[in-house]
Amino acid sequence: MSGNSRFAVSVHILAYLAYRQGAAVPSKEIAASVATHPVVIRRLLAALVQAKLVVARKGAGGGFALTPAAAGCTLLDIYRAVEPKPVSGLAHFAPNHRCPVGAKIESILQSVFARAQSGMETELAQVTLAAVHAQLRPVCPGKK
Amino acid sequence: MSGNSRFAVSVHILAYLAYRQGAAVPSKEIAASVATHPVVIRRLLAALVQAKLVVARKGAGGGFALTPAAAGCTLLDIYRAVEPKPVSGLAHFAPNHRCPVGAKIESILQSVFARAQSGMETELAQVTLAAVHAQLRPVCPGKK
DNA sequence: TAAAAAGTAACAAATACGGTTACAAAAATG
DNA sequence: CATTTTTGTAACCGTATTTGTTACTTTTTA
Repeated sequence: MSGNSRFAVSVHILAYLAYRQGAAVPSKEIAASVATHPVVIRRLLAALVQAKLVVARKGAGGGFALTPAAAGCTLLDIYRAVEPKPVSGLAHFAPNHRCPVGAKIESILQSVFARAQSGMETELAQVTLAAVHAQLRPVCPGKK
Repeated sequence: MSGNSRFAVSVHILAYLAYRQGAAVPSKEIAASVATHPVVIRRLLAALVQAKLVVARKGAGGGFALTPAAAGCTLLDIYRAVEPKPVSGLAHFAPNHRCPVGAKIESILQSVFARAQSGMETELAQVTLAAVHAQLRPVCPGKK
């Protein structure tokens, strides 16, 4: 798996922002929850801003907050925002095309990987950020 | 993604053995089809032998061949044979448990990953090695 | 003007993986 | 019995990826 912690940390970030209910949250505070360096958080947030799940405000009192779009987003949206696109074809796999098997296996495997990926994405699409937030609610202040 | 080429190469290996119809195939020959080093092939075959999908015969005239069990196996069986078990929990993800979000997010993410993995495995379970072999048939000698 | 914070580049350390070499063990063959 | 072939492993190198960190610029607020 390529870096799978990108996705995990991103969900954590967005869950944290949901937990903070729209306040402008600086990367330093998020980093404390994730237990890593603020720059790591800002790197991932750059992708989430590009995907319009988060807005950033610079300067004193600034920070990050969820957009309205993020309220209804699924974990698949998050996955696609932060996970680098699977490069066309398989990594480190270049069989000998002069062998009959080597010549055909690559396209077969591509369709297999497409199926597997699609199975995974179907599951991620069924979990919303709101659902993750709801599982967090018991510890959420200001909600009864 | 951890090494996804382990799985891809393993499917290639087993497809090649199917293509060779039960003959004892040395790792050198398989390596030529995969375009890699024989030791890489033998390393993966060690896992496939352990999973009883392949038998190995040492010595001159030896090599590898599919077991009867391999005839009906699915790509999920191959995946499980060669893909290192997901280490309990997420790699490189150790949130701050003194933060209410950090304390809960890990178990939430674990169930998310379990779902995603299960979606992927469901797809892999629906593709048999025989089906891959069938897609290879047009180039397979000795079959009309 | 000063402080706070994002944005980003650059670099270090750790990790993982593929490829390679080397060698021991086993099995067939003459 | 000696030789050859081949598996089975261990060890190592180079590369790529990822995380963490430092440093600096830009923007915004007070």
